[in-house]
Amino acid sequence: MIVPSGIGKKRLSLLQDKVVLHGGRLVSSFEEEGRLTHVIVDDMLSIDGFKKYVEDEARVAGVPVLKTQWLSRCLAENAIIPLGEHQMFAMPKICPTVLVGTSLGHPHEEQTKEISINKDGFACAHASGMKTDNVNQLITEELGKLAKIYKNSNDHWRALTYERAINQIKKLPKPISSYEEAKVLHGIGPSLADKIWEIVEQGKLRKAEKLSEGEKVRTLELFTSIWGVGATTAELWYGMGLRNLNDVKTKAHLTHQQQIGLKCFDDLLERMSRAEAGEIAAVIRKAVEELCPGTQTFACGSYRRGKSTCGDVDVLVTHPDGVSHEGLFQPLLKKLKLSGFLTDDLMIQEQSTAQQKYLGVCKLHKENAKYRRLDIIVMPYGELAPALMYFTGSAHFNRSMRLLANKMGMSLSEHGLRAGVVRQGREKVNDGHLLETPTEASIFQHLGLEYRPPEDRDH
DNA sequence: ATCCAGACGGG
DNA sequence: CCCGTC
DNA sequence: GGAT
Ligand SMILES: O=c1ccn([C@H]2C[C@H](O)[C@@H](COP(=O)(O)OP(=O)(O)OP(=O)(O)O)O2)c(=O)[nH]1
Ligand SMILES: [Mg+2]
Repeated sequence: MIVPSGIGKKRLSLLQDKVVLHGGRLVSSFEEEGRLTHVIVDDMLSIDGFKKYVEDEARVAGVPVLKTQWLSRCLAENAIIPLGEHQMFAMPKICPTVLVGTSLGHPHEEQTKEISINKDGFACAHASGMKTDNVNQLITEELGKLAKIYKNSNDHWRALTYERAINQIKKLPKPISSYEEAKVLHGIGPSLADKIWEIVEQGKLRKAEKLSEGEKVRTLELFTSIWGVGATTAELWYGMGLRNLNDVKTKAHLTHQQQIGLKCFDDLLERMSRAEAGEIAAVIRKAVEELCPGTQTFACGSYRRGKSTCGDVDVLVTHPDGVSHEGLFQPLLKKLKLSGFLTDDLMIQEQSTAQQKYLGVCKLHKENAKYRRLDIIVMPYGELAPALMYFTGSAHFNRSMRLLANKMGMSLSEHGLRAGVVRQGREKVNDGHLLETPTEASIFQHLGLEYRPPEDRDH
């Protein structure tokens, strides 16, 4: 008998199917007396909840009550394995107080005053897993498919959950082999554990397979891979009956960005080698140096995190004297365009605003060079550290760190770290005051985190 | 029930 | 303002 | 979807 309380609907039916498949017999009511051999319950089911379900304890007298983990393992090994530690409660006994908990040793160095925030739930508090040893690649790939599908259809919170779960799984040193192992992880609930379980058992996700075949999903995927087209526009176009790039070119109203996106469509789908990213950054550095000696440039993004391929090149420009960065942008862009290096603009700073950002497309002067995305930001020297933090990422690392800052009554952006921020819900009521952040390390310090080099911020 | 990062440019 | 992007 |  499987007690359904706390076991997801889907997981329950999967377990039931499996039991039958393996020659087991499901008992669904207490009427079939004397034929009950094992009772399966969710790990978190309390003794009271259990008693309530069976109504009369005598009905299950002497029958072992086991965690779902026991059933999972029996099914995996195709044998009745020893009950041992899988026993939930031998019927006349009492319920163990806590079965799973976050009782791992907390090497906590919290400030003794104020409410301490447990940073274990924040990705920015942990090194990202090694790029080489993702032992759960199958799981992360399958979940990634669904994450992308949800993102493309504007269900971005669901997509966020999937991405967080994937990052969590990537850090694991050992393969996940059961529902229970997955469910314990922060950010993985019944639904995701369910899916992970299916991947482990079946080697794939039927839901992802089914959805990926659909015309809508495939079309949204195509449209959103155009630079400047997001889920909303893709859905709009799909609703208008557009189905391929030719439809889009001839029937849709295209922004300037989307026109460039289409022009460079194939090239921009690719990532470039780390070496090429270095060459592109060097072109900017040389031009900047010629225009204004002493100006500093940093290649950030995935390049600074040490990745072997880069989706684009992210260059941060600043000047140690604190003022020479002003007015540098226009001449720089002019120079790079004149040389034929910059081929198209995607976004240019409306001058006289704080942020100085350029997004565009460039091409090296080589045979068979491809169009590459290029991002340049010019920042005042006083904002160098927070700007480096921001532009180095990863995006998930930034979001995690900013969330932590938020929870601590602070606010982190590329411009600085502020304390004493007061919020009403999401709305800021008081901006608080700027903290001194001379280095990246100082930002970690303010947030009570151990410093992490760029390579370990790859979440 | 509410939050999930915070900022910028294009249109 | 909404959308898309970093 | 998940955590609080
Ligand atoms: O939503 C985002 C996207 C980016 N960034 C920051 C972190 C990121 O590292 C940097 C550069 O963005 P990019 O999109 O280039 O990411 P990347 O980390 O460089 O990866 P890729 O190799 O795909 O370019 O800007 C954010 O803070 N939030
Ligand atoms: Mg990048």
